[in-house]
Amino acid sequence: MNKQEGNLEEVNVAPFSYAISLIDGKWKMHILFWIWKKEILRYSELKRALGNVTHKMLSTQLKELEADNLLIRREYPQVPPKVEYSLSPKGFTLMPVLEMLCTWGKENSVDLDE
Amino acid sequence: MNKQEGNLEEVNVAPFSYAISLIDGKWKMHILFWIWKKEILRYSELKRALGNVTHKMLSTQLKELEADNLLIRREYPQVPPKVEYSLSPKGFTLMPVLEMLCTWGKENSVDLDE
DNA sequence: CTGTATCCAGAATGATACTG
DNA sequence: CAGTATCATTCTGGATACAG
Repeated sequence: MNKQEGNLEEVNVAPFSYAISLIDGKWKMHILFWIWKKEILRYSELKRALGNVTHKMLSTQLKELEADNLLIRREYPQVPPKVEYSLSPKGFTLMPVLEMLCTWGKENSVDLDE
Repeated sequence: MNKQEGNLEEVNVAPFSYAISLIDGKWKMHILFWIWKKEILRYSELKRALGNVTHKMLSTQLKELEADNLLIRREYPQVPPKVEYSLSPKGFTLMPVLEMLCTWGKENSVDLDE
């Protein structure tokens, strides 16, 4: 409670930082967005949807999202292989945040110079 | 409406991408978070609050946030200089999203392995 | 105090080839 | 089809010096 704290209550950034750490990869929110919209996407469909993401980046980001339990990866044991990605329950609970961000973007990209 | 679109309606990512582009800097959300919590912060207070951000990074990110009209920079013409940062109206409208993300973080950082 | 400019190390990213 | 590995390149971020 030193001077620099002033009259302000303690601010707990940890949960906020945790949340950010899960989604701040360059493509993570985009990946989540598309899987949310399409429900289930194969690797190649996802790559096409994202457009200019590279093979390596998509693989890396998908692995991290899966490790963070935001995505579910389902692999079909067949040749050629088929892999589908969908939202995990945890990932699903994050979607309202993305939706809100999307709504905010809609409302604020129309009047960019306000 | 070609085959690869399937039965899915068109998805408009532009506003979403716009929103992401404004906040995906490494420190931007943290900066916004602190200014939101403290209402007004001087440069040096912000630097202390963020902890391990470097001088250069903070300057850069602040300039971008100001250019994107999310922050207001108020400079007092005195020596030594004094600069205060606060949320712009536009920045303020983004706070519900940050709050939601923060809430999500709280709920999901307690049961990491669920 | 609040910045900007420069230089540099390390991380992020991309192109490509290879594997199951 | 869905990935992994390797290497080259680009970009981010940090240390430091300097300026108003």
